[in-house]
This record gives sequence, structure tokens and C-alpha cells, in this order.
Amino acid sequence: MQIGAVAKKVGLSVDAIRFYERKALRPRPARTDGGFRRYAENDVETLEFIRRIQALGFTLVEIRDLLELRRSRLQPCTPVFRRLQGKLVQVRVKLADLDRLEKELQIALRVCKRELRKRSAHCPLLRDPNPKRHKDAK
Amino acid sequence: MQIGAVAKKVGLSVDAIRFYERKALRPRPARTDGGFRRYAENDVETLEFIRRIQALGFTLVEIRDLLELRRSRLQPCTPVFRRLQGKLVQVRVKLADLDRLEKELQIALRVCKRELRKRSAHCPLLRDPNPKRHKDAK
DNA sequence: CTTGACTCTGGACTATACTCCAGGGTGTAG
DNA sequence: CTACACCCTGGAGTATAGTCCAGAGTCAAG
Repeated sequence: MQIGAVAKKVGLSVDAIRFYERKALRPRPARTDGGFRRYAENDVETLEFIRRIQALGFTLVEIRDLLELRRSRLQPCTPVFRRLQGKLVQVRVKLADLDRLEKELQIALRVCKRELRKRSAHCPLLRDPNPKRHKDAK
Repeated sequence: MQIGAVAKKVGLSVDAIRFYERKALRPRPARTDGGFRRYAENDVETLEFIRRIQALGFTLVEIRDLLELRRSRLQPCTPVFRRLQGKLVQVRVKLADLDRLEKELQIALRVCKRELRKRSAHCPLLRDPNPKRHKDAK
């Protein structure tokens, strides 16, 4: 199978596959005499693995690391488990950040809405988007 | 006040302030004869505004747009309100994405944990991280 | 006038995950 | 043998929000 066929099969672009190769995500590609990459089913599976792991929020660098584990005969769960936990922590931190952000936006929207009801022309957020603070210092 | 003092005051780097200027986030800076930027209290407020809005998740391009509203004499709430709503929608989309991601990771972790209890050496995630799918097609 | 702290400009660099391109070679059907 | 689809490489470009740098000039105090 050549690269175009593989790309179609796994839903990646030809460029992306070559990119992964440059980034050492893929081992070594077999070549024809003319220099064309030749892929086996095995390679398709690896690429699908990459896509699945990426969907779990892992970066390409992290995926490279997981692929190394995958290549070993012994494929222990523990290191995978640890990495998943680490990623879960990261995701939860981001969730907390976004949650805080959402609340801030809601507060700002409430301020705005109040002002709109008052039919006042001036938006207080353009002056001081944080209604809690008063300037008096310095 | 020169740029270093302003930077200290608002908690930005000197480079960041100059960067904002290049990106047209700041109007025009007054200069000394020697070419040094001179800032007034007014500029400090604008920079603080930028920081606050950025903390609400707005990009520099979006902030530039808000700064324009801010510069107008008439500072109507309605366009600000609309922008805040748009941003809220964006944030909620991201929250939903991350939430899905979190659940996926939890599923993967459960699979892993089960395997660890079985004391099996091989991690199923390295083979097929998505336990729902079976390969048989094609 | 010298010194030292500060500032100036333009451009290169960081990270991430690719995409797009030119200019050329390959594979295969007819 | 020709045509046409496909493939090759290396490098540049995309977006975001800055940081870091060299080499040069400026400002204020002593």
C-alpha cells in the first residue's frame, strides 16, 4: 500500500503521515526501489493508534513516548496508567480554568445587562470591567 | 513615566508593551526628544484594561476591537454585551470538549485499572485504546 | 565628562501540529 | 512510449502571544 491509500484509510493527510515520520512517531518506512514508502496493515494500525491517543488529548511528543511502550514486547499497564492519570489532572486543571472564566464572563454579562436595563449609554466594562475594584491607591 | 516604570506598575514586560504597540493595541506613544516612549496615567489604565479583558479569554485581536469601542466618546454597552456572549459560547464549547475528554480518559483509566487488578502484563490500551471497537471489517 | 541604568529598532526564536509548495521522479495502463 | 496519477524532498508558512537578542543611543547623577 502506498501513502495515499493509507491516508485515505485512516483519515489523515499524506502530509500528516510524513510529518509523523519526521517527528519520529513512526519507526522506519519500507521503500520501493524508486523510493516510495510501502505500508503494511500493521502501519495502518499504528496510525489509528496515534489518532485515538491524540483524541485523548495527548501531544505528539507524548504519543511518541507511548509508542515506545507499545513497541516493547512486554506492554505493561502501569506506565500507561500513570500517563493517563497525569493527563486527567491536566485536563481537570484546564476545566477548572475554563470554569472560572465562564463565571467571570457571566459576571461581566450581568453588569452589562443591568446597564442596558438602565438604558445608560456608557458601558462600565469599558471603564472598569472588574466591578470589585476601585481605584484610589497611588 | 518611561516604559520600564509602566511595565512594573501593570505587571507586564517591557517587550510585551512594545509588542502591543506593534499590534496596534495601543494608539500612539508620546516620545521624548531622544526617542523614549513617555506614558501617562491614562496609558497605564489602558494596559490594565487589556490585562483584565485578556483574563476574560479574549485574544489580542479581539481586544483591539474592544479598545476601539473604548476610544469612542459614546461607549455603548450593546456591542460589548454581544462580544461577551460570543466569548461565553466559545468557552462553553471548549468546556464541553474538555468534559468529553475527561470522560474518555476516565474510561481508559478504568480499562487500565481492571487490567492491573487482573495482574495481566499486557496493557489493552496499547493495542486498542477504544474498547468499544472490534476490528473485523475490510 | 563619565558611568551605569535604561531604552531604541528590527528581526529571530519558542511551542504545536500541521499545510502547502516547487521542482523533480515513479508506476502503470493503454 | 506516452500520459497521468501519484510520490519524493526540503523548506516555508499558519496562528498565538509573546521573549530574547545585538548593537546602538539616551538620561540622570556625580
